[in-house]
Amino acid sequence: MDPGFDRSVFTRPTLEVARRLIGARLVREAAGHERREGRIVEVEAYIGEEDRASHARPGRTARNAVMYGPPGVAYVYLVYGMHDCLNVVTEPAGRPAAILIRGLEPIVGLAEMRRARLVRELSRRRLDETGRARVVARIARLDDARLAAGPGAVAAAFDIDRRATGTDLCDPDSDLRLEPPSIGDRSPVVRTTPRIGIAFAGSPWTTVPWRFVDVSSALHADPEA
DNA sequence: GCAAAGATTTGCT
DNA sequence: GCAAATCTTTGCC
Repeated sequence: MDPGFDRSVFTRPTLEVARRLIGARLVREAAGHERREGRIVEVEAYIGEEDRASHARPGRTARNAVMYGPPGVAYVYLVYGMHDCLNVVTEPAGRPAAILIRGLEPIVGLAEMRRARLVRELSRRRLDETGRARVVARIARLDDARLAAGPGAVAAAFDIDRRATGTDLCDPDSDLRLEPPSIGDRSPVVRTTPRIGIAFAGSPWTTVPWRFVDVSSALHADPEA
């Protein structure tokens, strides 16, 4: 049996948890699918109702309720009407906070990830034969390292959607879960930056360095990372 | 009840 | 480098 992720970690301050998640593994074992495993290389923290970039900013609602619950649980939302995004709830119950998983380095089940990306892309859009062929070609060409680059791509590659909200990511029996880094994994080189796509939030939320990146990963080999 | 905007990705200008 | 695709959630009338 796999070890599972120590739940007590998630009650720690969210910024500390975010740093510790870099290098951890996300594991997917869905019935009828090849096992998928990725190394977390990019995350963002969203902390409290005071964080104007967080989904908790309006206070407790039907959508964000799970952020107020126990830590170590999945919160998955739909953004821009099309992309699902996976978060891990943090902080003790009652205080709404979560960490958005923005990027994975694919480790196991790359063919399954590529297939999942293709299936989701084809089902999401109405395409004629030419458009369909174009999508098939694009997904086939996609670099292995980019199969789970970006929060929408993480969810697509791992077959995650809003139904996964509430999943206990610390349970070793969960078909979607977190695991600590494997023995022999390289140590991540963590750099912080401001968060992405939250210009609407205003000061100081647009500039707080709450994005955590492993700059030694292939995903972030580019200077832009 | 309706209007507006969003924790993104892709493709084309 | 910009805009489209797409639909849920929230805020206001």
